[in-house]
Amino acid sequence: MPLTISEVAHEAGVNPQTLRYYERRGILAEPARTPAGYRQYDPEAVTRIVFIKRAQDLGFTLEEVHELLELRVEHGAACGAVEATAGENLRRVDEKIRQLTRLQEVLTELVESCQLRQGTEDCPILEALER
Amino acid sequence: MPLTISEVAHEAGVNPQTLRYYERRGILAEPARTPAGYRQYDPEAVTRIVFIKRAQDLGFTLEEVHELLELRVEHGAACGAVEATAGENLRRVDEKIRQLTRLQEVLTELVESCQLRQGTEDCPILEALER
DNA sequence: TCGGACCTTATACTAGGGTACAGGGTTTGG
DNA sequence: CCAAACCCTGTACCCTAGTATAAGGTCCGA
Repeated sequence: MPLTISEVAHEAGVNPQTLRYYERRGILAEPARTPAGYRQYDPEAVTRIVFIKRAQDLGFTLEEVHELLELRVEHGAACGAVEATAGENLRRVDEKIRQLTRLQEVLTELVESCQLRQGTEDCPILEALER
Repeated sequence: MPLTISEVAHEAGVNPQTLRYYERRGILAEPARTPAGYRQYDPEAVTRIVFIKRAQDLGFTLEEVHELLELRVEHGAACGAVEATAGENLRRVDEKIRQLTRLQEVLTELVESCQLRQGTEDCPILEALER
């Protein structure tokens, strides 16, 4: 059962204009159309858009999201390029996880200090992302 | 040994105009000045700016970064608010880590598929951030 | 049948986050 | 002493990522 642009936008929690914008950017494929020209989306479009928004929330640009969504292996011959891109993105994700884990530790300590009513340093968070 | 705006910018890898912008935004405190009005930064400013940039790379806005940098306990009386804010940010960090871990798993599988020269689904990454 | 709500595209505008420029003062090394 | 490089503030501009608006067509329920 195809969805209208408003239905997809509503389910994904974005503005319909945003979907047209993603289409112009090439991040969303052009969907099928009714004879009147209305877009008809697969429900998978919602999943795609949720992915886009969550990846942005994790610090990826639309360009980077586009690159991630294009990752696939169609046949063995193309593996080198896909492996390189996936590996590079894997390293970035690893690094983000490492840094967020540091921040998580410092925030956990801060919450504990609060619970024990203990003062903290002037800016306990500052060095969390230093390395 | 205080640093000039160019020295701090260079060490932190940003543009000097960015530092003035952060000062206008209140994210960086106003530094000491020479009699001629030149800014003189503590070396700690570099740490602060590195924190800002890395937090942005992790998906935090400048507003959120500002909030994080303001987290501290000065005396027991203020603990409630600090604990609430730190707790809220801790939850967001937890969620980011969870989602990035999912993405990490999918990217790892993708790299392994490449190494085994196996085809993948049309868009193996898509569901990585679905929940 | 009709009106309100939806859709279309093209264009203009907004918000967040910078970054460049103008005009003029200061510093520093040759 | 002087030129180049630095600094200052205020203002303007740029980029990314949306989002609104205009003008007009389509759909659907009353």
